[in-house]
Amino acid sequence: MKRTRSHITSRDVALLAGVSQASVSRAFTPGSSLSDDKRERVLKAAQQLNYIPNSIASSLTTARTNTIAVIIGDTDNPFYVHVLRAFMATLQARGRQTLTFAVQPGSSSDDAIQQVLRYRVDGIILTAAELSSRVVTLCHDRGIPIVLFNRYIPGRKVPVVRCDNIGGGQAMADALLKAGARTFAVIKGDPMGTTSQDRVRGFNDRLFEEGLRRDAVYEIEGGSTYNGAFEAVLAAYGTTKRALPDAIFAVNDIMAMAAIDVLRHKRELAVPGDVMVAGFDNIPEGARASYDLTTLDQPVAQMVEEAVAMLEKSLAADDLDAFAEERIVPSEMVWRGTILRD
Amino acid sequence: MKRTRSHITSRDVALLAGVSQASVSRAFTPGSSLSDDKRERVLKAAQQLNYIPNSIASSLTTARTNTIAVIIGDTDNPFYVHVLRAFMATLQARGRQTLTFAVQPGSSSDDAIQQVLRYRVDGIILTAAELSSRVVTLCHDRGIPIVLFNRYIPGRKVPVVRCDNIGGGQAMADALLKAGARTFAVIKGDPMGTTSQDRVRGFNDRLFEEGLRRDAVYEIEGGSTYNGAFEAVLAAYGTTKRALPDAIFAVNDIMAMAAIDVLRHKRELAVPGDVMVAGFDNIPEGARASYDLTTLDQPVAQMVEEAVAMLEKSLAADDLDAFAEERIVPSEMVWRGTILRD
DNA sequence: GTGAAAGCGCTAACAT
DNA sequence: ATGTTAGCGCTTTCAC
Repeated sequence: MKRTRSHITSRDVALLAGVSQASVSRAFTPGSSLSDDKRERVLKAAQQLNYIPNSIASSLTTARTNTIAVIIGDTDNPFYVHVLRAFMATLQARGRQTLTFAVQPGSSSDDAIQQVLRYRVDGIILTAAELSSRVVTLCHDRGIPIVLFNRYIPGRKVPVVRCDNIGGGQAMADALLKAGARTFAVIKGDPMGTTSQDRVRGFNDRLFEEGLRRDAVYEIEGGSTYNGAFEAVLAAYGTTKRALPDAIFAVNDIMAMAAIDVLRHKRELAVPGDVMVAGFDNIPEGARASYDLTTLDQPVAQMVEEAVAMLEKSLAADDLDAFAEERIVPSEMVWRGTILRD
Repeated sequence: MKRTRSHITSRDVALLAGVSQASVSRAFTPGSSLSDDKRERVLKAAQQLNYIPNSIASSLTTARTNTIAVIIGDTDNPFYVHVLRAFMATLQARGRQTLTFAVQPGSSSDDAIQQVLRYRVDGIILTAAELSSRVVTLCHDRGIPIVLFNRYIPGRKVPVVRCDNIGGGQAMADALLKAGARTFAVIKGDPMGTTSQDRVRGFNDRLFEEGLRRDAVYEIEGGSTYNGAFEAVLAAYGTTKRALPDAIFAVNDIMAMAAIDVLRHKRELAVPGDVMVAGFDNIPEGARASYDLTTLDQPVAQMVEEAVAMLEKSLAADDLDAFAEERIVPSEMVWRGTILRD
């Protein structure tokens, strides 16, 4: 079948239905005034011609695309994949399109935003990716609201939904201390990411507050990925050279799972018997029987819901900066089998 | 800062650069004839004004959006999440935008396609979701190429890239037979999906060819998800009521992992000592030490690459049906630790 | 090589 | 309630 270059337009439908082109437009616009009789005739004609409104043309006049860009950095971390899925579902349920951008870890989101701006998306959601303050200004100048998810730009007022990472780190320190641990390893994630930094900070600070010596905590660079953490933990504890800590805290679940795999399968150690392990995020994968990971839950559904609500609010507003609120959601301990409990 | 309703347009740039609006357009169109002198002046003015071309307007005239819709059904299966990631990366690398659609499992993609058509995407990639033949026609009539990934519509000629699922099923039957298994369970996925059907068919047919009795294979509905398979396997083998098979073949890795978890952690059985387990897909999660799953590899990167290439070819062509080719990629055994081997 | 002018398909005043 | 009209910001002839 040859490709038909002439698409059916509202004009064709108008002609067939015997109404003006504007009436066709109205027939497809909920809430516009059009007699039921005419609306029906138009819809019938449209059906007959297989007419589908061209939202590109519509966007040109209305200056709204009904599309939200979701920019995601770390697709190697299942947590952010779950987050992406949640955003897609939530946005779709609200009748919006999702333009997805994956930015390479390490590289900044700035180029992606540039791309996104061409497409005149109505709003931007940014998760797990770097972003310069300059770009936020660029978006704001264009009236495009942007909501950060689990990221923030220190010293700038941008709408943000994030987990209480510092508080979470502290809670985990308390939990591990109570479980009897006195020596620790902490597996860090992206060195530039505020998320990892804050979790480590909360964890360490609480430990030192409780009187632990600085050398009671050994820090490992896990790179936020399973493989990165696996190699790093293997390098640190793959042999008996370095003394094992009582507990390992990984700033995300996927790295905690890597640590467990190294301990159990490379060293034949028992978790939590020989070493306790804890993560952060509460991804479904960590809940499975093979890991049964004790962790801190980030309420993804709620956070995503709030981020979208925040975006919608900005969308409706005239003054973007009025909504530069920061929503910090607490995390909650999920006790499972990788920490001893009496 | 107040939202500026008046965006910078090519007209503004033209004014500042002292050229015609058309020249601004040309300056941003590679390969168009414009003197270097003028192009430079335009670019400088554009920079100065923070001008970003409006691709909505451009799309209206060119009838191309440079956007590809990726429709994904089963986001519960990590395999398809990896596939989605691969598509996003590949498309982005080719300078295209990705409009992502997740359709609820069970519901048809038809509504999603309808949505997508409004946005005048240049092409559609469909993975792991139902699709009616009618809709394919709808797309073709509009000149929008569609490539199916690991799906096909029996009796219709649509461009498709898929794995040799029947052959894979056969190979797995051979492998398990050679490993000494004589009684089996097979965990099936989406009952309506050709992927699951074909894998089961290949597996069973080979078994029966080799003289096994029909009751040597016990079929379990796993619903394609971890949780679905976990519950189903628990129901079937959670107690000692039903005799264990020598081997379990799950039509995808995520269900195989669920089976392993039930066997090891609910029944304290050894895999592969007591029961062998095998999957299909070769997702990274299955390779980890906790599972070390023997499986069949689907070359995702290659398949995605080919699917996009196929789409690009259709995009460039006038006659869509000329490219209704079917690319069937073989899968390959990945021997790991959940099948006995001598 | 470059500008003027005519749309692309729709929405939003503005009339009636 | 409904038709007419004027754009939205670009690309693309068509002259020059």
